[in-house]
Amino acid sequence: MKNDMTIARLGAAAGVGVETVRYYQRRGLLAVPASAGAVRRYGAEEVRRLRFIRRAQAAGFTLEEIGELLALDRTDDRARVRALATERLAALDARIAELERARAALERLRATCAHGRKGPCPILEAFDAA
Amino acid sequence: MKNDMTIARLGAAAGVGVETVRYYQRRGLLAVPASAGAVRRYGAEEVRRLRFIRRAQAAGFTLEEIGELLALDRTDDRARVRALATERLAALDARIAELERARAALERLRATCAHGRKGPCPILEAFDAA
DNA sequence: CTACCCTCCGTACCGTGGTACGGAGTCAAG
DNA sequence: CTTGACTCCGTACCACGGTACGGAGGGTAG
Repeated sequence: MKNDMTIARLGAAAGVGVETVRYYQRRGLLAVPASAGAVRRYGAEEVRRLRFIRRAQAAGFTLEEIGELLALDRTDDRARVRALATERLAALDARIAELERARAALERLRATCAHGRKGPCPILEAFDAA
Repeated sequence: MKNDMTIARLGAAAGVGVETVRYYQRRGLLAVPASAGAVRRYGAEEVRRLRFIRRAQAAGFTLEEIGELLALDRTDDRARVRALATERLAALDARIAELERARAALERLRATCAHGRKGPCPILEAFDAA
């Protein structure tokens, strides 16, 4: 495998900055490769891990949970993986439902304030049923 | 109107603690009523505002944006309200879509790890298409 | 071979949204 | 009229997820 990227290229490949990569290394989410020379080099494996971290974050996992997921990836503990996934699915469903309610409130607000260009529109009321 | 609640009751009515109410007052989101005596009293209007703050937060507005919404509630600037609502709707839709993608990834993960109780299941792969 | 940008590393700081602490004052029940 | 819970207010601190700074050394294009 060709480990040929510098830290800046690694970050760019996953859409994050150098400082963020280093932060993840400090958090133990990303290994710090042995330096061949004084500058460390990274390869495709690190890009995958870094992308995974960002996607898992989007799914609502905290960095600590992501650390656990990355550790589990090398173990046999399927039950634990299922538990984490199930828990996060429930949280995700609750959050999606909440956002849908908020969305409805915003649509109400927009509809109420749609007509004319003058006069107050009841912002607080738009959320009353949320 | 009977302004008869203490700050703790006000908070309880909206599901937040005393310290949070005071924090919102400091941020200018909630007025600090003139004290009749040395203990300030709150009424239904404050409960409405407080509930609104929490719902708007759930919709993804920051406290600063919520401050603006509360200020707009007393003005005629419908265009600004529409702009804020539209912007937030777009952000909300994007976020909901993102959570749906994450949801699919989690379902894949759960399905992949569903069978048996031994052997690693590919956590990183489950998110590859996210 | 010399600019010039990049890396390395530690440490400090940031924004957001709270939460905790502590001492003095207040108020209502018993 | 005391006791115990609650209020007021300032200030300090917290978690989370980064972001910035700065100096010494590395790597590379011209």
